[in-house]
Amino acid sequence: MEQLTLRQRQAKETKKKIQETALELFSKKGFDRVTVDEIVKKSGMSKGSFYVHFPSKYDVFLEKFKEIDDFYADFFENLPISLSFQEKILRLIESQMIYLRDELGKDLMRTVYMSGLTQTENNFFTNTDRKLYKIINSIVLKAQKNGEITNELTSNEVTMLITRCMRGTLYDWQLFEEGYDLIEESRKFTKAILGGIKV
Amino acid sequence: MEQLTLRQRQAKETKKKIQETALELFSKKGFDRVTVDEIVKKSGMSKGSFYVHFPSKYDVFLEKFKEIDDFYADFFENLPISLSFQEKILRLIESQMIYLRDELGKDLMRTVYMSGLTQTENNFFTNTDRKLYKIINSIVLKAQKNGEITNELTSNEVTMLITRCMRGTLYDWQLFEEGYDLIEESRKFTKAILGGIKV
DNA sequence: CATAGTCATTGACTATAGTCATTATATTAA
DNA sequence: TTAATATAATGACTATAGTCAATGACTATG
Repeated sequence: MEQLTLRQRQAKETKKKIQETALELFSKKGFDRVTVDEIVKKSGMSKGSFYVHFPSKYDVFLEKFKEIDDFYADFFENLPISLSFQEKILRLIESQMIYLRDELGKDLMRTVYMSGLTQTENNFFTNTDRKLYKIINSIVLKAQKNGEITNELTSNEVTMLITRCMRGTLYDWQLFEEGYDLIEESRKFTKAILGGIKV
Repeated sequence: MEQLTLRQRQAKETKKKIQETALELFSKKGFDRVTVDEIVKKSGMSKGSFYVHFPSKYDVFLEKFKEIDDFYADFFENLPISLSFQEKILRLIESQMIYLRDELGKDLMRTVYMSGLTQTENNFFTNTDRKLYKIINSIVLKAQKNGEITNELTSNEVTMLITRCMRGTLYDWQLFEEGYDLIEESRKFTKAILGGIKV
């Protein structure tokens, strides 16, 4: 991230313009009702340009999903160290779900879950480096040392179960149109899982 | 299903021919590498015909998925009534996963999960009438009467948690390319959930 | 400051899922 | 048997995501 040349600044500007226009249209009409042609026309750019900056229509949306890492970082910094394992996980999951529901939205999450089924490489889930995974793993490790949860599973296995529990809850959010309370459902599911990994 | 007229028999034949050709091509080349044009050309039918018999390319595949109901019926009939709740659920999930892995295959399951995100109506998941849901619900109800599992959740809630657990496991199967042992992962996840809903 | 090279940009083009008005064929009624 | 009706089949057409060879504006070098 040195000094950018004029060209690089222009390219960055182009990308930004495309993304802003796209996100605006997505939120107004819904992802599926917006075409790439519409995006490039409205943003005054060309289709070729679109695909130089974004590998697919999904990716414009997905890029916004990356912001969630800031949320995680923020959450972890403000997490009281003294809480029990169960309390930490429940808080993490609850605030994450609220964030997903209110900040990112269902439509974006659908594309995230679609891309998980489509692009087998480079989707956000498989990248176990992502902040969420690290945070949960560190909480799990500490809880195992304290003897709060079972040692029959490795910390990675436990972390995987917890994140899988989130994915299941979020997938079902897409599945069941109405009467699905994301926060409530995630709490129920998480509690069940936590009950099963206690010592 | 009375006596079929000639026309109806012909139509049925057309549909069958299209589906057989499609399934053969899917299994040879993979769902994404087969085009509808290719299917109709090889089966000697027309594109219009394809869409008369199947609402979308997914649905050819999805129709095969319905066979799973026979598997469930079969399983339930042969389930010893004397087993514990935990044992019943573990057996159900294990044999289901083996069936999905070996009989239906990963590629078909991917389209099932895709269609769950795409078509919000009439996908197999939301139809809680499906046999799986009924079977689990009846097992849960009995276990709640016996006092084997908690009464803090309704039988519908418990059933939902258990099926969600399956969906989470199957979604992750798509997500993590290699080194993901579907049977083993489903057992771990199920055990954790079951541990959490015990009395 | 001229010139070669780089790389962002372009839009016509391709690939493919899905549509629909038309045609062909079987069924029913007379 | 013939005419009217119903429905299965057709394939040219549309919509839209994604490609790629050509263009020319910027950059680095002498």
